Amino acid sequence: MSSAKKPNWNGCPTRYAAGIVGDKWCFLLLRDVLLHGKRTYREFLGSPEGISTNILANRLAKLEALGMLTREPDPRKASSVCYFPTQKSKDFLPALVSMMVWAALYDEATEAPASFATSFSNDPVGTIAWYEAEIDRVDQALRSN
Amino acid sequence: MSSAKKPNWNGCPTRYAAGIVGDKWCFLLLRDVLLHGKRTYREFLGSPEGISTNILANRLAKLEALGMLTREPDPRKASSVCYFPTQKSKDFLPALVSMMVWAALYDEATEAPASFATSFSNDPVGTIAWYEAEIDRVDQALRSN
DNA sequence: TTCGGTTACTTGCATATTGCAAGTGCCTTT
DNA sequence: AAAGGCACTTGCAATATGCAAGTAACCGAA
Repeated sequence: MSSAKKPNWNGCPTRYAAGIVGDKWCFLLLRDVLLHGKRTYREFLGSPEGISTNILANRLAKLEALGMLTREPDPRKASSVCYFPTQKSKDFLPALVSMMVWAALYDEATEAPASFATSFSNDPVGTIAWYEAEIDRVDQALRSN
Repeated sequence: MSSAKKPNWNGCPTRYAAGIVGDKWCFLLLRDVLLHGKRTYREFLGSPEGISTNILANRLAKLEALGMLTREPDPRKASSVCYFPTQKSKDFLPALVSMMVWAALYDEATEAPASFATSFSNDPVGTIAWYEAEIDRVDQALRSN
C-alpha cells in the first residue's frame, strides 16, 4: 500500500486495540460484561472457558486501569463487588459485534443463528442500540438496589 | 474445548474470534497484511513492534493453519516466500476497521486523523470496499510478476 | 455471639510461553 | 567460488500462566 494515499497512521489505532483486546482473557471478559450482563468476580469465574482466579484478578485490574471497567461495591450486598462497563467499553460494542458476525460466518461449529448476521447487516445501528439498551437496563436495575 | 456447560449463542463467536485475534501478534500481523500491504517474513519483521523471529514463524504457521493466510513462493524471487490474505481474513476487515475507529476515539496519542472515523461512519461499506480494493491491487500486482 | 458459608482476592509452585542471540540451509548475486 | 540475503530453527534465560491452597472480610442463621 505504498500508493500516495494512506500512510502508516493506520498502525497506531490497531496497536492500541491490540494492547487491550489482543489478550484472550480481556477479550472474553469484555464479552461477559457487554453481552452476558456479568458484573461480579464470581460470575466471571463461571464462564465456560475457566479463567483462573489470579488471572481474573489481574485482568480486572488491567481493564480498570485502562478505563474499561469501574470497580464499585455491589449495591445488593456491600461485601461484594461489581465491575461496570464504562462508556469506553460500551463504545467497543460495534467492533465486538463485527467480530462476532465474522466468526459466525467462518466457525463451522458456531451456535449463532444465521439471523444474527443478517439482522446486523440490515440494521447495524439498531442492533448496537439494542445491546446498549440491554447493558443500561442491567446496570440501572443493579444500581437501583 | 468440549465444555460441560452449554454456552449461550453470543459466547461461541466471541470465543472463536478470541482464539485468533486474542493474541497480540496475530492481531498485528493481520494489520500488516490487511492494511499495510506486507507479505513477506522480512516485511513483518520490520514492523515497529519488533516481533522476534521464532514468534513470527509460529504465528504465520498458526494463521496459515487457521485459513487466514496462504504461504506461496514469491513471484518476484523464487527463494522468497509470500503470505497472502485469504477471503477469510479479508472478511475480517470490517471488524478491524471498527476497532481502529474505537481506538482512534480513545487513544490520546492516536495518529489517525479525525476524518477517519467520520468517513467510516458516513460510508462504512465504501470505506471497507476501498481497503479491499487496495489489497487486491497489491496482490494482483505481486502475482503478475 | 459464634459459626458456617460466600466473596474477592493472594500466594506458591510447576509448567508453558516468550524474547533474545546465535545458528542453519537454501538460493541469488557478484 | 565467495558473499550475502532470506526464511526459518535452536538453546536458554526470563516471564506469564494454570492450579491448588490459603486468607481476610463480611453476612445470615442458630
